[in-house]
Amino acid sequence: MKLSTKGRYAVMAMVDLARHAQAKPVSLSDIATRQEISLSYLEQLFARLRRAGLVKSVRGPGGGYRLARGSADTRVSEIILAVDEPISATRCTEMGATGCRADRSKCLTHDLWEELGNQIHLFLSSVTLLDVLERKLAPRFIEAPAAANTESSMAAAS
Amino acid sequence: MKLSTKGRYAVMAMVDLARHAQAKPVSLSDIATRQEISLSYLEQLFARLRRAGLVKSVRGPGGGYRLARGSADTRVSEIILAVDEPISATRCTEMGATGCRADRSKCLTHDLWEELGNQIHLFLSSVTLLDVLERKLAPRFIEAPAAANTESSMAAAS
DNA sequence: TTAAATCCGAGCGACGCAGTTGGTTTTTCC
DNA sequence: GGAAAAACCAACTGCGTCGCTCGGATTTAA
Repeated sequence: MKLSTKGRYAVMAMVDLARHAQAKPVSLSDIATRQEISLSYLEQLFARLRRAGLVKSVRGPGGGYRLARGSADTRVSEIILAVDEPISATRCTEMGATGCRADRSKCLTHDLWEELGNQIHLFLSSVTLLDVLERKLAPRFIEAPAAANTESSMAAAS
Repeated sequence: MKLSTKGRYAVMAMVDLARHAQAKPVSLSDIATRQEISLSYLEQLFARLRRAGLVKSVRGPGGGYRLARGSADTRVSEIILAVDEPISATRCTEMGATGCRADRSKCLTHDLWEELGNQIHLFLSSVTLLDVLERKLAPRFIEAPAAANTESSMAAAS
């Protein structure tokens, strides 16, 4: 899960689209002026969003874009995954884990990045466009009472 | 909280340092060969880590680096914050929030990114170098029973 | 037929990343 | 004292991505 401003732009645009969704589709030039994003850049983002099945397009004058599903069924994680490059997997991260697990000393941090990716995905896929619109950013994750992690507790872990 | 491979390299090196910590300091060339990272690149990373007070250096032959604090007192979040550029705050994100809150329609996603940053920081600051070494990646975050977030629940939120 | 819109591809300037080069300083050991 | 091992330091480079522009083409409502 890559986190760049590119994904942010896409989410901003999609939230704008969800907000102004009515009978008529929403044109990119409207979104561009409202969100202050370059129109051509938006076109590129929406090309990816369309290919990912998140939006549907209506061509011709009066046309524009519509959410393919409802705003309550479109998750932020999907948007970011759609527009971001799948990251180059520079060393061992994210790939099949095999070929990295072999030499454990070299890749002690593998589990860490994997778990971090899980956390991010978990959070972003728990938020829908509707949630953002209605500002329901659920504090859905609760910190367990384990305050000091200097030692002790939770020793065995598979 | 930026997430690049740069931060990953730094954490890999720091974990390696913590793992091989003994009476003598650990030289960067040792870490470089073990982790397959360019020596000069490591030097640049450790220059930042030293400035951030995470490691201490010993010059001269037989010298190298030591953790400034213990491995149980060095958090992954600190390492990443030390080496990564503070990101250019391209539009509204991360800066003082003022000047963005003004026009709410433009920055509906502000809260989202802020909360995401919180989640990431919370996770990474809950993991110490010792945790990584001992593979205690505490599942410290528990998903609340809120399964379907299509609607309902948790309406009022300030 | 005009014009509004989506579509498409090529290219561009800037910036950070990962690494290289070529040093200098400090310090240990012979 | 000299050699060598290490940390230090600065500049530069190749590369990829980002955000964006330009110049179109296709579709379609009015």
